[in-house]
Amino acid sequence: MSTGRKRAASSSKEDRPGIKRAVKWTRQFSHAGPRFQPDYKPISGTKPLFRYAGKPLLLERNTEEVAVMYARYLCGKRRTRDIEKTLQQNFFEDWQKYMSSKEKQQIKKFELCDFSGLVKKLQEDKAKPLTKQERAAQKKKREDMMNQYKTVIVDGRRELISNFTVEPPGLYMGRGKNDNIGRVKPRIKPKDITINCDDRHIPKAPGNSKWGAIVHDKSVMWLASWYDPITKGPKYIQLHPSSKIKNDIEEEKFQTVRKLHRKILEVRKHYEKDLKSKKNETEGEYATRQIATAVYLIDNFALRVGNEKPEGATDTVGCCSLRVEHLSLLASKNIRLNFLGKDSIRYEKGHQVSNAVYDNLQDFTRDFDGKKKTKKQLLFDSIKTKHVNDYLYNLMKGQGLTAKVFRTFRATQHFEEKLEEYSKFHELKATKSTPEDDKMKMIVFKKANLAVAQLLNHQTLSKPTTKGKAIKVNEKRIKDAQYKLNNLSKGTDEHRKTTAQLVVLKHELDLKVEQRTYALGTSKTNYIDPQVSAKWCKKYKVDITKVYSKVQLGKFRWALRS
DNA sequence: GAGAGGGACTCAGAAACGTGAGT
DNA sequence: AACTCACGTTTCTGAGTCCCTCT
Repeated sequence: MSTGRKRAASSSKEDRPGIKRAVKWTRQFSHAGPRFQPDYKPISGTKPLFRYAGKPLLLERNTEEVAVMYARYLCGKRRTRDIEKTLQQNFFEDWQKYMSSKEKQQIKKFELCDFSGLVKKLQEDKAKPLTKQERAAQKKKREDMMNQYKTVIVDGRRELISNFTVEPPGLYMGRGKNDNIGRVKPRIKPKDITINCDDRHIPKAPGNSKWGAIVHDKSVMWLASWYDPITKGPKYIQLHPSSKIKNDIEEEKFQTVRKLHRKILEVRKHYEKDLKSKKNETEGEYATRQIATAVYLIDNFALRVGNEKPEGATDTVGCCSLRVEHLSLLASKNIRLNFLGKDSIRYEKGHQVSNAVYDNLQDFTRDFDGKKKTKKQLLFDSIKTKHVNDYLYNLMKGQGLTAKVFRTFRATQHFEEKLEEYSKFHELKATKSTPEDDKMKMIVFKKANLAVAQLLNHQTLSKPTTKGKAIKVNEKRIKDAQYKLNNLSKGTDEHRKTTAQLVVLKHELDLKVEQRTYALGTSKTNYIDPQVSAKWCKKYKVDITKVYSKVQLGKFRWALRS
């Protein structure tokens, strides 16, 4: 279905410098192509697991495959009832497309379908423990398969691929309240794939199949792509973050941040000037005032720019798509923002703003003609995100300043400040340390990381109960240490050691409690300049491998080679 | 030259996975 | 010594940003 899909011809036009638009590879781009999902293995046998209107019904292979997708959903975490209604409708509509004409005649109503037999079977299979040998064999098979697919040679350099397997068929779930929930994602086959490689190394399609298309596009870094009919967009097989190209781009990202850092006072002076309204303001000047106000919010509160979204998409917003209903104007130049952001994560925070910004926001609850807007109308009704980025482009010509750079800039700056503050507060030693000192250093790093996650509003909605348990364990340890301390005489080494342990335990507990609703990973992987971490690690004699995982070390190779 | 549409990339939380400490 | 369980890491794929082309 994606075969012959229109692709924009690559252009060598380079009016804006940077690696992003440059050629990504020149001579060699050779790889094995994507790995495909194994064929579906029916689970029913001769005895039907599915029932319709109370009667057992043996489903045909394709029909059962899709029924199992729904059964799998039933095995896991369920969505709320209002969303589940859409899920069931979409699923049933798509499921019918997979049924034989006979089945279509028989299975007419979702309400009469009974998936419990399939659910039970799935749960039983999952509970079956594997023997040691079976597990080892499985691992070996997996490793062999990975070795076959996991690398690509880019101009003579062997690089890792991040996702070399096409997505398995299944139900589209999405996040938040979305219209596509429960739709069936089809099985991706070789004929759906566009391969991108050099013209001397074309991977062989599996079996007798043929690729949908083969291109040799040097201006992109994807290895294969296919069309996703649900999101109506392309999906890609991409290079690993540890690859040279991705490393270069990552380095460039933080170079741009540093450029902004050097120019930030100038940039702020510029947009602060544009915040002021003029007498007999023209529509153009009014739009500029909206742009400046949006940039103020992006700079000060690290908001996303908030592009327009297609009709029917999940109702989430960013700065430019804020509506009147998302803003409360409070006393003493305080405002409150309350909206669903990316991934339907709620942003609900109060901020103090400058006089000019407060007045502008108040102004923007009315349109240019002074007519009061409804709750559902856009706050920044005269501008688009493109205008914000054009404005920023002109502030730092040719240096790659866009709205998202502010988020990275603010995150890194916040991290650096908090790291410094906590290091001083906890009197970290730059010398060889005791185990307690080492633990304290990790706490300081994590606390600074947490502060960034809070700034960027990286929340976790799922709070595993285990976290509550861990907190209880920690509390008990504190109690034990306290008890031990009470029975020790002051001035002894043991007393000193236990005191230090107690301090660490208390800080660990604080961190655990605060960390419960925040995910630290995204800010560490995407927003904090690794050079800042590296510098701190060096100063306090902390092994960098203690703060970054293997994948992160690969991604940040550009910053960590000393 | 503006706006629609779409393409390619980064960023996102949840789920799956692997590991290592405690028993 | 084996087992269990909580935790950190990796994988997965959805959801953004921003750019380019076309009209």
